[in-house]
Amino acid sequence: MTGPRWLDDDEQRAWRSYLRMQARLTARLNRQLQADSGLSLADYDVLVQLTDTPDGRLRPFELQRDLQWEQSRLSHHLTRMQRRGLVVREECADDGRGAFVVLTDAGRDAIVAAAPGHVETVRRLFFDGLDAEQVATLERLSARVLDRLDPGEEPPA
Amino acid sequence: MTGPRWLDDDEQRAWRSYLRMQARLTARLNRQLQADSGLSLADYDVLVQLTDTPDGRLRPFELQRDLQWEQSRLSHHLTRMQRRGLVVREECADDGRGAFVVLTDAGRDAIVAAAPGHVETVRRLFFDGLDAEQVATLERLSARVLDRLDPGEEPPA
DNA sequence: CCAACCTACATGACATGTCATTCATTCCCG
DNA sequence: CGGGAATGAATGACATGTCATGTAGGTTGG
Repeated sequence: MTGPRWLDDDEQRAWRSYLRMQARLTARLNRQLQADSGLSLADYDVLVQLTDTPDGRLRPFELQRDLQWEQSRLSHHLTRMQRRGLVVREECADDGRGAFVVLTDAGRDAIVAAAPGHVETVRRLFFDGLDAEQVATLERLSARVLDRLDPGEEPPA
Repeated sequence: MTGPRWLDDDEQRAWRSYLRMQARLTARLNRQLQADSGLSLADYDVLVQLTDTPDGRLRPFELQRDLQWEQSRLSHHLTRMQRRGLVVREECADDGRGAFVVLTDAGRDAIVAAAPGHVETVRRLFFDGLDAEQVATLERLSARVLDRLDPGEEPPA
Protein backbone atom coordinates (compact mmCIF):
# COMPACT_ATOMS: atom_id res chain seq x y z
CA MET A 1 0.00 0.00 0.00
CA THR A 2 1.09 3.57 -0.57
CA GLY A 3 1.72 5.75 2.46
CA PRO A 4 -1.23 7.48 4.05
CA ARG A 5 -2.71 10.43 2.25
CA TRP A 6 -1.60 13.16 4.64
CA LEU A 7 -3.59 16.33 5.03
CA ASP A 8 -2.53 19.29 2.94
CA ASP A 9 -1.91 22.66 4.56
CA ASP A 10 -5.46 23.92 4.19
CA GLU A 11 -6.84 20.75 5.64
CA GLN A 12 -4.35 20.83 8.49
CA ARG A 13 -5.31 24.36 9.40
CA ALA A 14 -9.00 23.66 9.15
CA TRP A 15 -8.73 20.49 11.19
CA ARG A 16 -6.68 22.02 13.95
CA SER A 17 -8.88 25.05 14.04
CA TYR A 18 -12.00 22.94 14.21
CA LEU A 19 -10.63 20.70 16.96
CA ARG A 20 -9.60 23.62 19.07
CA MET A 21 -12.86 25.46 18.59
CA GLN A 22 -14.83 22.38 19.42
CA ALA A 23 -12.92 21.68 22.61
CA ARG A 24 -12.98 25.24 23.88
CA LEU A 25 -16.61 25.86 23.02
CA THR A 26 -17.80 22.68 24.69
CA ALA A 27 -15.80 23.50 27.79
CA ARG A 28 -17.28 26.98 27.95
CA LEU A 29 -20.83 25.84 27.49
CA ASN A 30 -20.40 23.18 30.10
CA ARG A 31 -18.99 25.62 32.58
CA GLN A 32 -21.69 28.19 32.02
CA LEU A 33 -24.42 25.61 32.51
CA GLN A 34 -22.75 24.10 35.54
CA ALA A 35 -22.11 27.44 37.18
CA ASP A 36 -25.52 28.97 36.49
CA SER A 37 -27.78 25.96 36.92
CA GLY A 38 -25.83 23.05 38.34
CA LEU A 39 -26.48 21.04 35.19
CA SER A 40 -24.04 19.48 32.76
CA LEU A 41 -24.59 19.50 29.01
CA ALA A 42 -25.46 15.83 29.30
CA ASP A 43 -28.09 16.54 31.94
CA TYR A 44 -29.45 19.28 29.73
CA ASP A 45 -29.77 17.00 26.73
CA VAL A 46 -31.63 14.35 28.70
CA LEU A 47 -33.97 16.90 30.24
CA VAL A 48 -34.72 18.46 26.84
CA GLN A 49 -35.79 15.11 25.46
CA LEU A 50 -38.04 14.44 28.41
CA THR A 51 -39.52 17.91 28.27
CA ASP A 52 -40.37 17.39 24.62
CA THR A 53 -42.80 14.60 25.49
CA PRO A 54 -46.31 15.43 26.72
CA ASP A 55 -46.02 13.52 29.99
CA GLY A 56 -42.30 13.89 30.59
CA ARG A 57 -41.64 10.19 30.44
CA LEU A 58 -39.64 8.06 28.04
CA ARG A 59 -38.31 4.55 27.82
CA PRO A 60 -34.53 4.47 28.15
CA PHE A 61 -34.18 2.93 24.70
CA GLU A 62 -36.05 5.87 23.23
CA LEU A 63 -33.71 8.28 24.95
CA GLN A 64 -30.83 6.25 23.66
CA ARG A 65 -32.13 6.41 20.11
CA ASP A 66 -32.73 10.15 20.28
CA LEU A 67 -29.47 11.07 21.96
CA GLN A 68 -27.38 8.40 20.26
CA TRP A 69 -25.62 7.65 23.49
CA GLU A 70 -24.08 4.37 24.42
CA GLN A 71 -26.52 2.31 26.38
CA SER A 72 -24.35 2.04 29.44
CA ARG A 73 -23.55 5.72 29.45
CA LEU A 74 -27.25 6.45 29.51
CA SER A 75 -27.88 3.97 32.27
CA HIS A 76 -25.12 5.38 34.45
CA HIS A 77 -26.19 8.92 33.75
CA LEU A 78 -29.80 8.23 34.64
CA THR A 79 -28.67 6.68 37.89
CA ARG A 80 -26.79 9.85 38.73
CA MET A 81 -29.66 12.11 37.67
CA GLN A 82 -32.01 10.04 39.76
CA ARG A 83 -29.74 10.37 42.76
CA ARG A 84 -29.90 14.15 42.31
CA GLY A 85 -33.67 14.07 42.05
CA LEU A 86 -33.96 15.24 38.44
CA VAL A 87 -35.69 12.09 37.20
CA VAL A 88 -37.12 8.90 38.64
CA ARG A 89 -37.34 5.42 37.18
CA GLU A 90 -40.62 3.59 37.07
CA GLU A 91 -41.48 0.07 36.09
CA CYS A 92 -43.00 -0.61 32.72
CA ALA A 93 -46.16 -2.67 32.80
CA ASP A 94 -46.14 -3.52 29.09
CA ASP A 95 -42.64 -4.93 29.04
CA GLY A 96 -41.21 -6.63 32.08
CA ARG A 97 -37.66 -5.90 31.00
CA GLY A 98 -38.31 -2.24 30.45
CA ALA A 99 -38.56 0.89 32.51
CA PHE A 100 -39.65 4.47 32.26
CA VAL A 101 -37.64 7.54 33.01
CA VAL A 102 -39.87 10.25 34.37
CA LEU A 103 -39.11 13.93 34.74
CA THR A 104 -39.61 15.14 38.31
CA ASP A 105 -40.82 18.58 39.25
CA ALA A 106 -37.29 19.43 40.27
CA GLY A 107 -36.07 18.25 36.86
CA ARG A 108 -38.60 20.41 35.09
CA ASP A 109 -37.71 23.40 37.21
CA ALA A 110 -34.03 22.86 36.50
CA ILE A 111 -34.40 22.81 32.73
CA VAL A 112 -36.78 25.75 32.68
CA ALA A 113 -34.32 27.73 34.75
CA ALA A 114 -31.32 26.67 32.71
CA ALA A 115 -32.56 27.03 29.15
CA PRO A 116 -32.57 30.81 28.67
CA GLY A 117 -29.02 31.27 29.91
CA HIS A 118 -27.77 28.34 27.90
CA VAL A 119 -29.36 29.50 24.66
CA GLU A 120 -28.09 32.98 25.27
CA THR A 121 -24.58 31.63 25.72
CA VAL A 122 -24.76 29.53 22.56
CA ARG A 123 -25.85 32.60 20.69
CA ARG A 124 -23.26 34.86 22.17
CA LEU A 125 -20.31 32.51 21.81
CA PHE A 126 -21.26 30.93 18.53
CA PHE A 127 -23.97 32.35 16.31
CA ASP A 128 -23.33 36.02 16.94
CA GLY A 129 -19.95 35.69 15.27
CA LEU A 130 -21.25 33.99 12.14
CA ASP A 131 -23.23 35.02 9.09
CA ALA A 132 -26.15 33.05 7.64
CA GLU A 133 -23.99 31.65 4.87
CA GLN A 134 -21.55 30.15 7.34
CA VAL A 135 -24.34 28.69 9.39
CA ALA A 136 -25.85 27.10 6.31
CA THR A 137 -22.50 25.65 5.29
CA LEU A 138 -21.99 24.25 8.76
CA GLU A 139 -25.28 22.46 8.60
CA ARG A 140 -24.60 20.89 5.21
CA LEU A 141 -21.09 19.99 6.25
CA SER A 142 -22.29 18.31 9.41
CA ALA A 143 -25.00 16.47 7.55
CA ARG A 144 -22.52 15.14 5.02
CA VAL A 145 -20.09 13.96 7.63
CA LEU A 146 -22.90 12.37 9.61
CA ASP A 147 -23.97 10.53 6.53
CA ARG A 148 -20.50 9.08 6.13
CA LEU A 149 -20.43 8.09 9.77
CA ASP A 150 -23.75 6.25 9.69
CA PRO A 151 -24.60 5.45 6.10
CA GLY A 152 -28.32 5.10 5.67
CA GLU A 153 -29.60 6.37 8.96
CA GLU A 154 -32.75 8.35 9.46
CA PRO A 155 -32.30 11.91 10.61
CA PRO A 156 -33.68 12.45 14.12
CA ALA A 157 -37.28 13.57 14.50
CA MET B 1 -34.82 42.19 30.42
CA THR B 2 -36.53 40.76 27.37
CA GLY B 3 -36.73 36.97 27.03
CA PRO B 4 -33.77 35.13 25.61
CA ARG B 5 -33.17 35.38 21.91
CA TRP B 6 -34.07 31.82 20.93
CA LEU B 7 -32.50 30.18 17.93
CA ASP B 8 -34.44 30.33 14.69
CA ASP B 9 -35.13 27.17 12.70
CA ASP B 10 -31.99 27.37 10.60
CA GLU B 11 -29.87 27.91 13.65
CA GLN B 12 -31.58 25.08 15.50
CA ARG B 13 -30.94 22.66 12.66
CA ALA B 14 -27.36 23.76 12.25
CA TRP B 15 -26.68 23.56 15.96
CA ARG B 16 -28.21 20.14 16.43
CA SER B 17 -26.50 18.86 13.34
CA TYR B 18 -23.16 20.20 14.47
CA LEU B 19 -23.52 18.79 17.98
CA ARG B 20 -24.41 15.38 16.71
CA MET B 21 -21.65 15.31 14.11
CA GLN B 22 -19.12 16.43 16.66
CA ALA B 23 -20.09 13.79 19.19
CA ARG B 24 -20.23 10.93 16.71
CA LEU B 25 -17.04 11.88 14.91
CA THR B 26 -15.04 12.21 18.10
CA ALA B 27 -16.33 8.87 19.31
CA ARG B 28 -15.36 7.20 16.06
CA LEU B 29 -11.89 8.68 15.96
CA ASN B 30 -11.31 7.71 19.55
CA ARG B 31 -12.42 4.17 18.97
CA GLN B 32 -10.31 3.75 15.86
CA LEU B 33 -7.21 5.02 17.62
CA GLN B 34 -7.88 2.96 20.71
CA ALA B 35 -8.55 -0.22 18.78
CA ASP B 36 -5.66 0.08 16.34
CA SER B 37 -2.97 1.56 18.56
CA GLY B 38 -4.08 1.50 22.16
CA LEU B 39 -3.94 5.30 22.26
CA SER B 40 -6.65 7.81 23.05
CA LEU B 41 -7.04 11.08 21.18
CA ALA B 42 -5.64 12.79 24.25
CA ASP B 43 -2.56 10.56 24.22
CA TYR B 44 -2.17 11.27 20.54
CA ASP B 45 -2.28 15.03 21.03
CA VAL B 46 0.35 14.92 23.75
CA LEU B 47 2.61 12.68 21.71
CA VAL B 48 2.28 14.90 18.64
CA GLN B 49 3.45 17.91 20.61
CA LEU B 50 6.42 16.05 21.99
CA THR B 51 7.33 14.64 18.60
CA ASP B 52 7.33 18.14 17.16
CA THR B 53 10.26 19.14 19.36
CA PRO B 54 13.80 18.18 18.36
CA ASP B 55 14.58 16.30 21.57
CA GLY B 56 11.11 15.09 22.45
CA ARG B 57 10.94 16.99 25.69
CA LEU B 58 8.75 19.81 26.88
CA ARG B 59 7.89 21.58 30.08
CA PRO B 60 4.38 20.77 31.24
CA PHE B 61 3.40 24.43 31.06
CA GLU B 62 4.43 24.47 27.40
CA LEU B 63 2.27 21.46 26.70
CA GLN B 64 -0.52 23.17 28.53
CA ARG B 65 -0.16 26.30 26.44
CA ASP B 66 -0.06 24.37 23.18
CA LEU B 67 -2.91 21.99 23.96
CA GLN B 68 -4.93 24.48 25.96
CA TRP B 69 -5.75 21.86 28.53
CA GLU B 70 -6.53 22.50 32.12
CA GLN B 71 -3.41 22.22 34.18
CA SER B 72 -4.71 19.43 36.37
CA ARG B 73 -6.00 17.47 33.41
CA LEU B 74 -2.55 17.57 31.92
CA SER B 75 -0.92 16.54 35.16
CA HIS B 76 -3.24 13.58 35.63
CA HIS B 77 -2.89 12.57 32.02
CA LEU B 78 0.89 12.68 32.16
CA THR B 79 0.81 10.51 35.25
CA ARG B 80 -1.23 7.92 33.38
CA MET B 81 0.95 8.11 30.29
CA GLN B 82 4.00 7.73 32.45
CA ARG B 83 2.48 4.66 34.10
CA ARG B 84 2.02 3.18 30.62
CA GLY B 85 5.59 3.97 29.66
CA LEU B 86 4.82 6.52 26.93
CA VAL B 87 6.62 9.40 28.65
CA VAL B 88 8.79 10.00 31.67
CA ARG B 89 9.11 13.01 33.90
CA GLU B 90 12.47 14.51 34.64
CA GLU B 91 13.57 17.24 36.97
CA CYS B 92 14.29 20.66 35.63
CA ALA B 93 17.65 22.09 36.64
CA ASP B 94 16.82 25.66 35.62
CA ASP B 95 13.65 25.95 37.66
CA GLY B 96 13.26 24.07 40.91
CA ARG B 97 9.47 24.09 40.63
CA GLY B 98 9.44 22.76 37.13
CA ALA B 99 9.77 19.47 35.35
CA PHE B 100 10.27 18.01 31.92
CA VAL B 101 8.10 15.54 30.11
CA VAL B 102 10.20 13.34 27.88
CA LEU B 103 9.04 11.08 25.09
CA THR B 104 10.23 7.49 25.59
CA ASP B 105 11.14 5.12 22.79
CA ALA B 106 7.88 3.32 23.37
CA GLY B 107 6.06 6.63 23.10
CA ARG B 108 7.77 7.44 19.84
CA ASP B 109 7.00 4.00 18.47
CA ALA B 110 3.38 4.34 19.47
CA ILE B 111 2.82 7.66 17.72
CA VAL B 112 4.68 6.55 14.60
CA ALA B 113 2.54 3.44 14.44
CA ALA B 114 -0.70 5.27 15.13
CA ALA B 115 -0.41 8.32 12.90
CA PRO B 116 -1.04 6.83 9.44
CA GLY B 117 -4.21 5.04 10.48
CA HIS B 118 -5.49 8.04 12.34
CA VAL B 119 -4.90 10.46 9.49
CA GLU B 120 -6.46 8.01 7.09
CA THR B 121 -9.54 7.81 9.31
CA VAL B 122 -9.83 11.58 9.59
CA ARG B 123 -9.65 11.80 5.85
CA ARG B 124 -12.12 9.04 5.21
CA LEU B 125 -14.71 10.10 7.78
CA PHE B 126 -14.36 13.84 7.39
CA PHE B 127 -12.50 15.40 4.49
CA ASP B 128 -13.47 12.93 1.80
CA GLY B 129 -17.07 14.06 2.12
CA LEU B 130 -16.33 17.77 1.82
CA ASP B 131 -15.29 20.14 -0.93
CA ALA B 132 -12.57 22.77 -0.62
CA GLU B 133 -15.10 25.53 -0.18
CA GLN B 134 -16.66 23.83 2.82
CA VAL B 135 -13.27 23.21 4.34
CA ALA B 136 -12.34 26.85 3.91
CA THR B 137 -15.60 27.97 5.49
CA LEU B 138 -15.06 25.63 8.41
CA GLU B 139 -11.69 27.13 9.08
CA ARG B 140 -12.94 30.70 9.01
CA LEU B 141 -15.93 29.79 11.12
CA SER B 142 -13.78 28.08 13.72
CA ALA B 143 -11.37 30.97 13.78
CA ARG B 144 -14.16 33.45 14.36
CA VAL B 145 -15.71 31.46 17.14
CA LEU B 146 -12.32 30.96 18.74
CA ASP B 147 -11.77 34.66 18.63
CA ARG B 148 -14.99 35.26 20.53
CA LEU B 149 -14.02 32.62 23.07
CA ASP B 150 -10.60 34.06 23.78
CA PRO B 151 -10.55 37.65 22.63
CA GLY B 152 -7.03 38.73 21.84
CA GLU B 153 -5.18 35.47 21.95
CA GLU B 154 -2.31 34.48 19.75
CA PRO B 155 -2.98 31.67 17.31
CA PRO B 156 -0.91 28.59 18.15
CA ALA B 157 2.45 28.15 16.53
C1' DC C 1 -43.97 -26.30 23.50
C1' DC C 2 -39.29 -24.87 24.20
C1' DA C 3 -34.57 -24.00 23.33
C1' DA C 4 -31.93 -20.68 21.02
C1' DC C 5 -31.86 -16.11 20.40
C1' DC C 6 -32.74 -11.32 20.90
C1' DT C 7 -33.97 -7.13 23.59
C1' DA C 8 -33.94 -3.80 27.53
C1' DC C 9 -31.46 -2.55 31.06
C1' DA C 10 -28.01 -2.59 35.04
C1' DT C 11 -23.47 -3.06 36.96
C1' DG C 12 -18.42 -3.28 38.05
C1' DA C 13 -13.99 -2.06 36.75
C1' DC C 14 -11.51 1.18 35.01
C1' DA C 15 -10.04 5.54 32.03
C1' DT C 16 -10.79 10.28 31.80
C1' DG C 17 -11.87 15.18 33.22
C1' DT C 18 -12.97 18.99 36.71
C1' DC C 19 -12.55 21.63 40.85
C1' DA C 20 -10.40 22.90 44.95
C1' DT C 21 -6.41 22.70 47.42
C1' DT C 22 -1.60 22.18 48.50
C1' DC C 23 3.27 22.77 47.99
C1' DA C 24 7.67 24.43 46.73
C1' DT C 25 10.03 27.76 44.32
C1' DT C 26 10.76 32.07 42.06
C1' DC C 27 9.74 36.97 41.45
C1' DC C 28 9.42 41.52 42.78
C1' DC C 29 8.94 45.59 45.28
C1' DG C 30 9.48 48.16 49.49
C1' DC D 1 17.55 41.94 51.84
C1' DG D 2 12.62 40.05 53.23
C1' DG D 3 8.00 38.96 52.76
C1' DG D 4 3.94 38.73 50.01
C1' DA D 5 2.35 37.64 45.38
C1' DA D 6 2.83 34.89 41.39
C1' DT D 7 4.24 30.54 39.04
C1' DG D 8 4.79 25.42 38.03
C1' DA D 9 3.10 21.46 39.23
C1' DA D 10 0.89 17.43 41.95
C1' DT D 11 -2.98 15.49 44.36
C1' DG D 12 -7.58 13.95 46.35
C1' DA D 13 -12.35 13.84 45.76
C1' DC D 14 -15.57 13.31 42.74
C1' DA D 15 -18.35 13.47 38.02
C1' DT D 16 -18.31 11.38 33.71
C1' DG D 17 -17.61 7.87 29.91
C1' DT D 18 -16.29 3.14 28.02
C1' DC D 19 -15.99 -1.78 27.75
C1' DA D 20 -17.25 -6.18 29.13
C1' DT D 21 -20.50 -8.71 31.26
C1' DG D 22 -24.72 -10.11 33.71
C1' DT D 23 -29.68 -10.81 33.97
C1' DA D 24 -34.35 -10.95 33.27
C1' DG D 25 -37.84 -11.02 30.16
C1' DG D 26 -39.56 -11.46 25.32
C1' DT D 27 -39.74 -13.85 20.59
C1' DT D 28 -39.62 -17.45 17.34
C1' DG D 29 -38.74 -21.47 14.39
C1' DG D 30 -38.80 -26.43 14.48
